[in-house]
Amino acid sequence: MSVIRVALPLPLRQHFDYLLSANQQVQIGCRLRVPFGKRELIGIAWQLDPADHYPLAQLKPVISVIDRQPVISDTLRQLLTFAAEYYHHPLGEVLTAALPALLREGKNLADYQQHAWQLTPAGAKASPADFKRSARQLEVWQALQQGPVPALELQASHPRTTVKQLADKNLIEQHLLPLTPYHQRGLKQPALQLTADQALAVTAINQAAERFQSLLLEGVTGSGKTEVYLQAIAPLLDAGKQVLVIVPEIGLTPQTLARFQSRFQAPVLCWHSNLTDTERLNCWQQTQAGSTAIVIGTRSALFLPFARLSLIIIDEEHDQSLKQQDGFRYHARDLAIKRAAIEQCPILLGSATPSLESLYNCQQQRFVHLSLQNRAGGQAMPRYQLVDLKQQVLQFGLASQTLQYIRQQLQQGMQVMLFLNRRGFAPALSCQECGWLTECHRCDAFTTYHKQSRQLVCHHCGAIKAVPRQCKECGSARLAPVGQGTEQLEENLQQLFPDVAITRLDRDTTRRKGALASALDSINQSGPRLILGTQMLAKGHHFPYVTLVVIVDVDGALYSSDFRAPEQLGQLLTQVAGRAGRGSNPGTVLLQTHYPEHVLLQDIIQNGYAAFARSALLERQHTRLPPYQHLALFRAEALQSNLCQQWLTELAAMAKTLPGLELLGPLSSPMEKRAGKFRWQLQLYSAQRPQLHQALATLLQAIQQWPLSRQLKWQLDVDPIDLS
DNA sequence: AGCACGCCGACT
DNA sequence: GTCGGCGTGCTC
Repeated sequence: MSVIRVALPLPLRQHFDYLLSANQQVQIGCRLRVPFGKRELIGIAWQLDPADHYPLAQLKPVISVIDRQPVISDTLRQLLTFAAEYYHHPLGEVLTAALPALLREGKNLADYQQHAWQLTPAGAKASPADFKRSARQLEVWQALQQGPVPALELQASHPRTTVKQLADKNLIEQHLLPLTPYHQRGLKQPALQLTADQALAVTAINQAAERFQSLLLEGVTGSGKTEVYLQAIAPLLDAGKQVLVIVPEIGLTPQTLARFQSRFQAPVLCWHSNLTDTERLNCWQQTQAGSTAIVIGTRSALFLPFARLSLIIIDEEHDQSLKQQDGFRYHARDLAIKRAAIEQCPILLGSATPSLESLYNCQQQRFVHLSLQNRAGGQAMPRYQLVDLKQQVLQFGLASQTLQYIRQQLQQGMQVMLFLNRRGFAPALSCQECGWLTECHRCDAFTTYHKQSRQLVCHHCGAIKAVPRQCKECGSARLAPVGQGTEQLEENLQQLFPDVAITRLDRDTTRRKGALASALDSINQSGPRLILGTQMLAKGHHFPYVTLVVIVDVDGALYSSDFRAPEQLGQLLTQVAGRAGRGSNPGTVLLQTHYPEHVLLQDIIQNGYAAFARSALLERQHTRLPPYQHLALFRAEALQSNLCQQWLTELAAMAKTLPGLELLGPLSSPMEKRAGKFRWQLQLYSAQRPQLHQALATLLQAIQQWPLSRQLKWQLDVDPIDLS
């Protein structure tokens, strides 16, 4: 008889101990089925015979051991333990983030072994002429000419229906794929010629092999970061090693995925939230077996069980979506660095606009700094130009100077991109008589008018209402939109340029599956075109014919209370600007503003992001903000505002007694009421990470004792990015 | 988180 | 008389 400490999928900051009989062989990291109250749970064997175990007499026996081999390796267990401690989050929930659903449910791994497609004898006899009617079927058939292809890999590059059609014709069939390390070596497509900067970067990355080293690749947009990734990876694959590539949102970067798949012979899998449970488990198994060489995935790919991980790449490392915004609030970049340290492999962070945290780490010599200063094709960087909106007569929110530029570019057959970070037709409807504005009942916000769907939508809680016929205050029927969103801008542009094709890219136009891809396709056709959209435009895409970018309204970001706002504005402007002038024409970026003299704008446009970021970092140092101090944030949410305040006041009182903390708050969140709940926060700053960590542990201990804690929703966010 | 217990209000 | 609301407590 021995005692086994088990990690269970519960939101509790504690372990549970069970009895293990002598005939129950178990390795740490295996799944166990255990009794828990009236229920049965699947947990992970975490520690054998803990010294401080629960009284023996009160232990229940383990029901059964599910795995013979651990599903959580030693290195992964170290990572998860670290994550739970660092983010002060219940281990069980950390574990839930790290395990595919089918494993959490206790499914048997052997039942989900991956299949591969191969040609049937009939398929082998077929000839290209048999596929005259279907180019897609021909592609699949050709892909299988060299031999079997794993089902996942085939489905990643070919539509599932095509595969099914061939199977129905009995030309291809599936067989069980043994899980063995991949054997493919070499390139499918030759590597590109590197610039001197790129070659230096590749060398530096390769020199860091087989030991822990963080490298920051700061490369201006269009400088060819992806080619650096590809060439840094190549020798690793020839040695049979594995590489993890983390990207912010996989749906936005189909080209990146395609480039990896078409470069290497070795298999490339992707990992994201749209996979089915079975696809996930297959990917997980192939990662564990080493039968995939590269995984390109979103943040949770970080927890995949790589057998031979030799490099981690974080693309767009500044991107906010690398931080999980609910539940277990981890930052994929930061945990990936920890993973690299545990696995003793290098990690490469890439961005045109690195986070201040990463730049700070370079200054501290913790990261190696690599830079690509020139665009790979030798194109000039786009020029910024401020358009002063003061005392201007605007036409649909556009200055005459702006319109002139747009017209000029269109006449030359080029494309123009307009960035407006506000979807919908107008941010509100207003009564012309009394000034009343349509607002959300559940949030401190106005409701956005969507003309096409004839709705008022709250962009904060999702509530949808019909458009009122008259004012709720005075009964007037004279309601008119105020302000401008992308939907309206599209309509206006159509009026101004009736003969020009317009593509609008925002959440509303790309909701439909495949809509984004087809919009991107049409943008990639040459010919005059207006492209307008939100945030989406800033991420990843190449727009080869865009020579002019108009930022319709930069002012919103200039006077924000969030200390990260300048950094984010700098990143956004630079990323959006990077979409211009990738072809043979240099680009121009027009910034429409009422504050052309604003230091922030001047700094970004005159000095560029790199210099701007360094002065922003200096500012952080003077104001003692992250990364110069560490920050943790407690949030409280309740139906009554005063409950939040009371709870946070108590928390603040206790925090004041702890050493090395500076408090800010309790403060109401930037939007106090949201979705019917009131939200408040308390910010804790500390110069020493260990002191902050200790304080959080003490506070959490106390919080769990307070009766008041049960009457509201609270959460802790370590290293928060979003202060709302 | 689930699930039970427990104590008060409107219903077949 | 019950059904069921959600406050409180517990799970090795």
